[in-house]
Amino acid sequence: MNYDYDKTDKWSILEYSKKLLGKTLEEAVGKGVINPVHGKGQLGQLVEMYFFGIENNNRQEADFPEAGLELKVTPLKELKDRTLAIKERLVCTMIDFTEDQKIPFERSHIYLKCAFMLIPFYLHKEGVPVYQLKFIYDVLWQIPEKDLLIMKQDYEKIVAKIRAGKAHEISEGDTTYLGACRKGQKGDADVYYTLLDGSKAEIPAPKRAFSLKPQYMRTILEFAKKTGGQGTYNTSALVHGYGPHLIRENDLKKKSFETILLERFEPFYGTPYQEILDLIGKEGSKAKSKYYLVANEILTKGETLGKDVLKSEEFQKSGIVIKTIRLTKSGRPAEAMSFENINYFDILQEDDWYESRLYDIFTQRFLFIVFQEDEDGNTLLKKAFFWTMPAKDLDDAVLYWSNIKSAVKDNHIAPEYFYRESDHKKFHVRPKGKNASDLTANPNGGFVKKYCYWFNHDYVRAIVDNAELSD
DNA sequence: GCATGATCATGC
DNA sequence: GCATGATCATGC
Repeated sequence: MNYDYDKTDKWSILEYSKKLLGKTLEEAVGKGVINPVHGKGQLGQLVEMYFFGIENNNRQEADFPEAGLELKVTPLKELKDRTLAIKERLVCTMIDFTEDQKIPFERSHIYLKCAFMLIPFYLHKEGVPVYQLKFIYDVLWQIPEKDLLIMKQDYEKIVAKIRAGKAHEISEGDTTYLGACRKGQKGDADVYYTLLDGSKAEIPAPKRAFSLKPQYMRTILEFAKKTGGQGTYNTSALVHGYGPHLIRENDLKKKSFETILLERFEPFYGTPYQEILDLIGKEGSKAKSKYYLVANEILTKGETLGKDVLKSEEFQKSGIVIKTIRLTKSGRPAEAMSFENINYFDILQEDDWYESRLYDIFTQRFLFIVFQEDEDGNTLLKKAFFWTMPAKDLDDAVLYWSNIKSAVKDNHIAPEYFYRESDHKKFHVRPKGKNASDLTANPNGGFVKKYCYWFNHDYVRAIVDNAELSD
């Protein structure tokens, strides 16, 4: 094979890489070229070796060091409606708990490697050798300055936990764009690490890697789709192409992402719902989600963003989930908290908790907006805070997930087989449908009611109480 | 007061 | 027509 590109020039590498588009690796390099022994490896390594002619190495530097470009071969999956979606987070580089805490973001491996990435997207199919999977899009992505500001804050948050000897408490929900995901083989022992003062951390932590969160990857995929997969990058298009902005780049230089958003709620603390509407000059809604809608308005500073803050650039890229909590006079949540419906087909396919849908839902980053009813029947905005599920609760969530999985497998899709709220196990399962006759297909045949994931009242209360304490 | 099953307005 | 972000209605 003739490796016809200039290894010092990103644009040349991009042009060359487009030869992969619409083909499998085997088709691109010629049938029979790929050594079947190597064929068991990762597609990324095979592309490096056979398509680019680069020897594999384990150095923590970019794949094309002279061009400052990292190659990230990335899988897509096909949804039921045939659209292509991100299959998983993009794993960038392993976290070295001992060493990384000494390095500022600007000199970190993650920054030096991933500031410029060449991302060929391919369509994953179960059971097909990786070199027979087809490349669909090809993008050269430079992480925009504004995103780097947020990633720097993310990096510092992760590193701060390591420095405090709390690497075992790191969660993907801690951060906005850059995540610290679990990475390792099943059964890997937790690792010990050394703190800055030379002492050993008391509690070892599971191996983790820096990654770009699935939601962030989704926006790169959207960009790929928009440009027809004929990948190129354009920073201003990236910054302006994703809907309205919630935050100015300059503000991020002074304050954290969280602080900026939370400060928008503070002026309304203690203010009744109706008065908030008057202040921001909006009409109320009859929807059950009216408090959620008003929270959106506050977050967007009453600007005409459309109704949904989730359309803003930062929320698209971060995947932060806004949830409202309404407390009664006594301080108990008026309702338990519901999540999406259980996909009975998908959960049966899930073998690994860390790759399950529920894990993704529960490790999301939440922005909770708390309202409370007063003596006069008004509902006042009480406070807003960010939250992510602590590791110890995720340990309970595994059991919840297993229970649901086996109930579905045994064709026991009914409340008596699921966690009930009266079991007091933090989570439960309850119906969520249009009405009682709103059914969905049962993997075991026929149709069943729709059920969804819930947090118990008591669990929601504990979250709110905890947030009060940390003030 | 609480748990449980049922259901609603909205946006796309 | 369906997913989303929820609240309503009922019985103990």
